[in-house]
Amino acid sequence: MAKITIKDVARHAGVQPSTVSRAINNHPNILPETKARILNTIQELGYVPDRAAKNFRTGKTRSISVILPITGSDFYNRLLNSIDETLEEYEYDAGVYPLLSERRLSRYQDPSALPYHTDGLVFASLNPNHLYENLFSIQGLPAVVLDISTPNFDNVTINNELGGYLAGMHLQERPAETFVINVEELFDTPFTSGVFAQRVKGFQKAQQEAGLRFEEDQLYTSAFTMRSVRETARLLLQERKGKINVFTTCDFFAYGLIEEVRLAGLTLGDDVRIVGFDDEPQAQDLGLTTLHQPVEEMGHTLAQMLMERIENPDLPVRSVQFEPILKVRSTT
Amino acid sequence: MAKITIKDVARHAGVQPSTVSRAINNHPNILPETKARILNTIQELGYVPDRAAKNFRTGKTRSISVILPITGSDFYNRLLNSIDETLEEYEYDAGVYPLLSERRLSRYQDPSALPYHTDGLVFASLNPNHLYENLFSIQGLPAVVLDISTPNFDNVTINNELGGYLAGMHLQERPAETFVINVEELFDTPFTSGVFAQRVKGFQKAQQEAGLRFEEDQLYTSAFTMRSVRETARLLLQERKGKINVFTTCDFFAYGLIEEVRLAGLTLGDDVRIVGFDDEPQAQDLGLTTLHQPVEEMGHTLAQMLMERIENPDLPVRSVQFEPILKVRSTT
DNA sequence: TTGAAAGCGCTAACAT
DNA sequence: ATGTTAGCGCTTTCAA
Repeated sequence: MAKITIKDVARHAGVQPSTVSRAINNHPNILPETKARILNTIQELGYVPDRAAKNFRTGKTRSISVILPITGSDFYNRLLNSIDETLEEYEYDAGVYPLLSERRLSRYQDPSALPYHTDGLVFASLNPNHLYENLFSIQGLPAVVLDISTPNFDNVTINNELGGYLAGMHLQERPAETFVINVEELFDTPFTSGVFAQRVKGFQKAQQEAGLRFEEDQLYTSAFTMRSVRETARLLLQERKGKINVFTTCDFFAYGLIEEVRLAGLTLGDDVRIVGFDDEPQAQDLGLTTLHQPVEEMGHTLAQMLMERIENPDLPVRSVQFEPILKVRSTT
Repeated sequence: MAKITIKDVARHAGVQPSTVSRAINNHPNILPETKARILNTIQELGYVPDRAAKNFRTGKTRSISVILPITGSDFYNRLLNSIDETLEEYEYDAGVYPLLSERRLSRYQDPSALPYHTDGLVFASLNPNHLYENLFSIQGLPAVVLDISTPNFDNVTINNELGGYLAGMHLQERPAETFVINVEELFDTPFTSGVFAQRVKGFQKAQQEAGLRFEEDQLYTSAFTMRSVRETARLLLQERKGKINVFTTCDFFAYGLIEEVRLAGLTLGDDVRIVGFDDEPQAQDLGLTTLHQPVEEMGHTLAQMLMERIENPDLPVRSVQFEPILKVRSTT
């Protein structure tokens, strides 16, 4: 059986292809009864518009690509969900492109790669200026960036420095030896968003303002695996002298620390006070004091900005910053 | 500035559009020097082929869609990576479509939804026969299924029952009261792949063959959150009488159990022996005995099958099953 | 309100 | 080996 096209529908409904097109695209100038008849015929024949033809003809795909580091955190799931929600209002769809390997990254240097075959791009925690050997790949494609303040792209960020500052201020309520567990940030990779460094910077600022010291020996680093986190936490707990305060630059690090605190027979919220960052669902389960990010608002704003830029590419570059909120729970 | 098309390149290089097309598509019948000249011109002009036009003209997108439940586990990352690897040989690309919400699922009922605008589909741990109100959405689109043996689609599975059986046999080496922690499987959702039930079934078989009892009171269930896992593990440990054997139907459950074993001051591998399932990186870190899945081979096979079916849609339905391998470590 | 016709950019069959 | 030409399915002017 041959493919059913708009011509077949037209013939069966006794109209011209252009009228069928008007019927399926909610064009105003069409008689309701004509439209109804055509829609009926479409049902009968099981006609499905050829998206490739439509994309080609209109020069629009009504879809965008979300490019992100390896996926799966609660943060990215919520982000994608909220982007989806906003896109739906515009009848747009999103495809997800996790940068899981070097191979993928190098393939995406090619401007005709799949992700760029859409009307716009979201870069989540990724800096397009570092991702590409040159920006030719995404020439003229509307793009918005999450987590990184770029001068040449619309961007949505959270005030990470303020988050670190709030963590610092809060921990100062109970004076004690103070530590930070941060991620081992690799320099000069396309995956360096800089958010963690900003969190530490804000924390440092709070310490300085209070006349408290913050030296290298107070800063521990860990890789992004539970094993590494546990080792780091164990080391930190061994080297402590009395009661301590710890700021972990993400909740994930706090989980490992909490385990080690329990294993060491210490009391959470007293011997060891902890502030995390992200407010993942598990943070609430564990009673972890942490900095909440308004992920949904960020996603909505991001998607909204992209839609606006697709509609009007000449808009000036916009930058929106959200503020984290300290959620005080039982670990402090 | 107007868009640069194949015509512009042709004019600049002093050839016809069809020759340019031959140059960029590695057509055999073209003089190497002509090809070189054209490729030069393309560089100069910064010509990028219009993918929409090409898709339209050829009726192929040279891309596939991977549809999966919420992403992020090590399993899915490795799977996507291995699919990518195989696709590269065919010069195909993959877009990822996580089913993060009910909204997405219902949007994807529409045959003209974004994921179907490709040459083929991979369903990972998802049964297309349950996903769709009717299969019209994916009419005629080549599709392969991971984790579920479907009569109407090519599929790649792992012998989960054998995995459970091996776990059971292995734990029997040290006679003790025996338990299983399984996921609370929700019935009749599109997300029910049935793999967990099969693991339990295989375990049960091992028990029966050895003349050992396996009753309801030995089966614990947990939700897929660390909180729930911990609670379940605590309950199990409280109710035990002496030394015990535990089969957790995924590694994630074993992590929580291991923590609770430590907290309770019990000895792993003696008081409590554990076998997990999946062999995630953390399993190795923790010394967890577990069932290894050959994820990469599965991904390669899946992608290979899909490419073959795209090339030849009339192939009979094929089914490939892999076998899990027991990795014995220190928890048993 | 509907019809007629052109054409988006590319590839492929056929001609040379 | 290259040129010529038709046309993929759709939307969008323009005309009626």
